Amino acid sequence: MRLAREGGPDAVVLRAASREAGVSHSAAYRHFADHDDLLATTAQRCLGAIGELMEQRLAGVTVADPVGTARARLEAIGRAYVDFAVAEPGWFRTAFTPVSHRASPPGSPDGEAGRPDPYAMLAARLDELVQAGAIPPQRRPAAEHAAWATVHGLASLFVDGPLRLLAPEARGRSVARALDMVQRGL
Amino acid sequence: MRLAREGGPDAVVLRAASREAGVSHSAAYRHFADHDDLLATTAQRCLGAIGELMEQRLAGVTVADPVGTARARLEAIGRAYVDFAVAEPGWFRTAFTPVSHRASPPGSPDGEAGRPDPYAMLAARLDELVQAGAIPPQRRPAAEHAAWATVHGLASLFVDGPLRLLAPEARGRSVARALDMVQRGL
DNA sequence: TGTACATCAGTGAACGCGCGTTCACTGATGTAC
DNA sequence: TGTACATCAGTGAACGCGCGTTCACTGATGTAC
Repeated sequence: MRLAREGGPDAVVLRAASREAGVSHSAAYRHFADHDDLLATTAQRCLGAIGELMEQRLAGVTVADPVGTARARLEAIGRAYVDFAVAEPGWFRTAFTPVSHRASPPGSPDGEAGRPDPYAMLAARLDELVQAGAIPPQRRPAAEHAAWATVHGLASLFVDGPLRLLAPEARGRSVARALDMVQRGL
Repeated sequence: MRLAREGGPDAVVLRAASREAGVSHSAAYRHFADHDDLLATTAQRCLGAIGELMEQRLAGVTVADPVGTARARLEAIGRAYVDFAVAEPGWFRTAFTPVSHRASPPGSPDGEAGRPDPYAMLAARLDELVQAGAIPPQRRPAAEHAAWATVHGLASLFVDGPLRLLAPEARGRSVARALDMVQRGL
């Protein structure tokens, strides 16, 4: 995680991880099947970290009328997603590194269950919006892809893309505008 | 470009490029200051390639009433962007690789001008929508970030992200839905 | 018209780096009888 | 209670790989006088 945080997915390598752990490089093979396994595990964890921030922010939303609450909660997780990417670009980029993940670690029971899944959280928010009457049911399908894309794109452009150098205030305005667009557009 | 196409930004290395050109590896330094320069130049070209597809698609839009035309043109470039990413994931990923690009190549006059800039093209479409009356002027600011983010996010999720395995038809539906959201939301 | 010189793309050997992966081994801890 | 054995994290040397970068050099082409 330390490697991912500072250098992104490319920095997540077995030798450096062993070094970081103060152990010889071959010891790493007691814990990970190979490099791919290490990377996949790290990516999984980074995704979980995004979900955790989203949950935290969700818990901080003050409840009002059903529609207002549902809207505020969608906005909260969307903002959390972007904030996470800006605060931890290395982790964010690692979370979305495509890996094969064929091999599992020697002993581990693949215990990444129970971690919050950002995608599932978004779907739950959209269901809530439908239930509150803010989105007509017939417009629900594929809505998560559209909403997710906006927020993910914003994050990507801030982290890797040409919006990297945007000042924090301008960034905040763009996020607000984009989330407003999503709410209206859905 | 061949390396980027097949292996993304990580595959764009001086030695492989020289090999591909049928030349010794040190010959590369006659054309690029260093590895970073090669990568920056390649990224620039990939971005240009996105712009080119957008221009092609733009030219194919049949003109109707002002609002309908402006809408169709925005949709055309958005779809081009996503289509490009899906068709050429290596190029797409390379286009958005952050590089320092401090050093310029020895001789070249940095002749990447004249290539279509996707961001500028998007801004032009939004201006057109305002002029046609489809978007109120006071909602114009920061609109390109929101629109761009949606399309860029969609592309990223299709290329690198969890939507990688989506079938073409489902992908098409998601694109349509997202572009609809953008049009309504703006 | 001829000659000395400059330019410049490409060569091939070399250096050092960090990586993934394998292998025979050690040493501590737990476990069966 | 004692002993033989299994388990398992960690060790250190080794192999091979591809990379970036430098350096003195070659050989063809153009250019100034």
